[in-house]
Amino acid sequence: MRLHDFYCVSQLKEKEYLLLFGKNLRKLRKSKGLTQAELANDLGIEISQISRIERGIINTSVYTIYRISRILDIDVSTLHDFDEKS
Amino acid sequence: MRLHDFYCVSQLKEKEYLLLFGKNLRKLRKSKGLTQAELANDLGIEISQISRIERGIINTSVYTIYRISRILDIDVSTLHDFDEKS
DNA sequence: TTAAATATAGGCATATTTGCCTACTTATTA
DNA sequence: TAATAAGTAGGCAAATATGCCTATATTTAA
Repeated sequence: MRLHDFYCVSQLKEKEYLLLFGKNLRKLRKSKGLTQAELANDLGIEISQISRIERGIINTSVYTIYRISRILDIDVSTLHDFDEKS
Repeated sequence: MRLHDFYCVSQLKEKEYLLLFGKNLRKLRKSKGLTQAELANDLGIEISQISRIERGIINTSVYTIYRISRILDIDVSTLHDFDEKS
């Protein structure tokens, strides 16, 4: 816990953000008709990682996000574009 | 080195991508008239991290990217939106 | 309902990021 | 030029992500 943790700079806290991000990824992945295993295989990463990202457990990297967007054939912004209230 | 590293799924390799990403961040940060120290301070992260991100040394996280976009008052997609050829 | 497919949970070792620090280099400007 | 600001470099420890694995739960389809 550091000083910075006591106030909020951005609108969403890390946990909230990751949960929404993961939920959105799941929605997008399914809309493309892919299973976690298929996405993981195409990316060359572990299926357990996809699961963890979708459940908001981990804060994955910008390059992984980029690759996911390529596999799903969507713009990177689409992955970040979710309603912050839902 | 894993099997997957031998072929290319996305158009840009990690190193290339991170270099372009960092370069773009630097351009955007400067266009807002912020120094690395100011951005780091607003984010509550280390200035050395900003330096490493801008130089393409590290592959930072999705939540950090989100927070940066909030501080710079730009859309997350703007951070990812750079010409892949330059 | 049963079987198969899909997703979750978590352990453990390794790799990477991050915080914190000091020193050095490269602009900028007085 | 000299002084100050801005950015780079890297060491070290701690935190976190990832790969790899097995087991369990949940969902889907027969």
